[in-house]
Amino acid sequence: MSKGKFYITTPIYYPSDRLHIGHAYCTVATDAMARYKRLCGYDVMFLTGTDEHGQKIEDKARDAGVDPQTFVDRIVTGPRGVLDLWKLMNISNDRFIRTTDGYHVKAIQRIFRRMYDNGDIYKGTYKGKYCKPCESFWTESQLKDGKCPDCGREVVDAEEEAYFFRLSKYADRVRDLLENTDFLQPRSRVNEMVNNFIKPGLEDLCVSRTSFTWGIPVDFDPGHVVYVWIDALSNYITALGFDNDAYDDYDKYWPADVHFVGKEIVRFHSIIWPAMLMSMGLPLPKKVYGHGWLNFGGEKMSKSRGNVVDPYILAEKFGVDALRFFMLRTFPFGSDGNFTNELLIQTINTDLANDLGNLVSRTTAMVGKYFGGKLPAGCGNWDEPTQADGELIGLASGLRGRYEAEMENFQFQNALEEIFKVIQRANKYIDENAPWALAKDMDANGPRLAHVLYDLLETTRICGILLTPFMPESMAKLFAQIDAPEAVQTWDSAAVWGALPETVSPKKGENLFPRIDMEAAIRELDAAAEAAKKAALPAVEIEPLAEEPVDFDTFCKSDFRAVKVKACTHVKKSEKLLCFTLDDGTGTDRQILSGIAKWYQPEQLVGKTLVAIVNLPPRKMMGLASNGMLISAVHKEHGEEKLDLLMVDDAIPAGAKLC
RNA sequence: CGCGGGAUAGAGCAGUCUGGUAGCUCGUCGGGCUCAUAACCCGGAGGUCGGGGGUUCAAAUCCCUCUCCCGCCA
Repeated sequence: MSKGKFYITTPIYYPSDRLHIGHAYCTVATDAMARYKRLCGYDVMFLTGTDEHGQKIEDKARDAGVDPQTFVDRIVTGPRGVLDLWKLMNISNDRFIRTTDGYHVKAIQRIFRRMYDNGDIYKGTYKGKYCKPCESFWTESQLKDGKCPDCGREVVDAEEEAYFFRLSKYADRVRDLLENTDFLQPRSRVNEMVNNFIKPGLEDLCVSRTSFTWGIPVDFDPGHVVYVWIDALSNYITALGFDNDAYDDYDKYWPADVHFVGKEIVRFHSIIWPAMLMSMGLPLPKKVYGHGWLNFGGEKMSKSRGNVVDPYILAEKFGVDALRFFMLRTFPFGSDGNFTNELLIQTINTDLANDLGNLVSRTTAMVGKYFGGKLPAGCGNWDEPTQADGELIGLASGLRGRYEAEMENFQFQNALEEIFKVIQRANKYIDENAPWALAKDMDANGPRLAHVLYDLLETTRICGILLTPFMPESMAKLFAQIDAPEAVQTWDSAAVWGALPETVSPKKGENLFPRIDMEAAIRELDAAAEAAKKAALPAVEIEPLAEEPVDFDTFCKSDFRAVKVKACTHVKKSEKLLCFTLDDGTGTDRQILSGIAKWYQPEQLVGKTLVAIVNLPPRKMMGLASNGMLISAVHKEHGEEKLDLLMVDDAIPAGAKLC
């Protein structure tokens, strides 16, 4: 029965922060592929997980005041964490690996020792420049303007004892693999790898660190922890039970049929990973596919730009299936895509609501309206097919083949395009046959009308099957509405026209994909983005301390006094200014204007004891004289200015000098 | 000369590998229909495929060159 095994993986994501739409994109693509292969009859193993070690997480945990394990646990298993996100997105992974899992840790230690024992890992000294945020070592020549060539930030000198992997030894074999096989796809990424990394010469790779501790210890050399690559890349085999007892299906599933990875980590999957496997004498994965990135509004998504798209918000707002569909329908998988909210909503409205949802809706409604919800026997056969019949049936019957060809090349966009061509043809078919006209004379046209509706149901059934990997929940609803039994929801039946029993009882149900009000939705999303941006700003932000010293004499010239508020009023026509009448102890009232109306009501300040500098030159504002300045404490909260007047004990007499 | 990607109708994109009537979605204009989620169907307008040069009977597609944009991501 089974066509064999299919092992597919996502990268393991780095849980130093919440995941964004880019991670969801890769995972949804992998999920669609896994579901597609299951549908075809493969025994699928779909693995995803998290890469939880490294300095960055160690640092972030320290900043958060927790130990690293607690920190990653929060992001991975906590509310709205990684696991929750995949649950929400309906990800059908068979296994989830965390590099902090005990079995993985032990396996990595064994793998490290294997490579040490066979001479491919050796101890040396690492001298170089280290970029902390990137966790990258660079040679002097790699630096750009003396800074990290990746992120442009400062690097520091670093030298330490470290273990190295003899990557150089495998350079020729890896180059051959890239250039002369279809191991790395899309093909355009091959030149990138060869030109950038192999031609300049592959250097041995530093695979242990002593400068931080949050990692897997090298068991035969305390003080060293395994540095990211061996730890992270090996997940693809440790999760199958390689060098550990937690699982036992390495022999069954390895080598992987494809690793889906983002283009930023193609290098590691197409050079380092094969070299590691070569070193261990293990089979190589069949393919690595480097997909593109989702940009937002034409720019790369980044925390600092504040344009990171949260998949949680979108999925909750528009539906998981709509979001899954959009990502794979709109962007060619191998290239970068430009995500915009407008495009998302437009795609949902056009494809899902207008074309597909509406097709199901009008078809099922007509079966109800004209035949009381049940088509007559014989509706599947038609002796004299019209040209329209032939076109629709031909298109729908051949759909599975065209779809399969695209799916096998990971061209989700094209596979979906094929489906929607058929859906559009079906909508046209309704127009051509004008069922409402046929229904006017049921005696004469009843059989013909029944046939037309049957053809439409058949078309939606076939499209529904092929859309299931992309939108599992919605297609289940679709099958319920057209009353398709499970036996005709299969891959095999997708290639058979007429599989749907004639006697089904379709029922018009809820709209599968409600239309979205573009303007209102955009407004809400913008507001949500604004709020998120604000929340992402530091809770409390203070002005940096002044670097320039002030000499003591200058400071002493400033005359600060305790003053008591005798009266306080709004300055007419001014939004900001309050006018204070103050007792400064001299017996003569002092008037000071202060731009703090935003934070205080005048009446609440009367009687308070404040602090003012009284020997500033007088200044006129809004026509009123201000003789000095009231002292306030200022800071920012979530980007918003906050101000508190300095108030001192009321027991302090007016005019008391501050020094 | 660092590397890579891109420049195609008002907008967003496909087509470029494997030269041969320039296509899709949205928008726009006009028409049709009323089963349906103000949805669906048909038709029109709108492009010298970034500029220049070359190869060819023929170039968006191959070659050279220039300009501009984007990215270089643990």
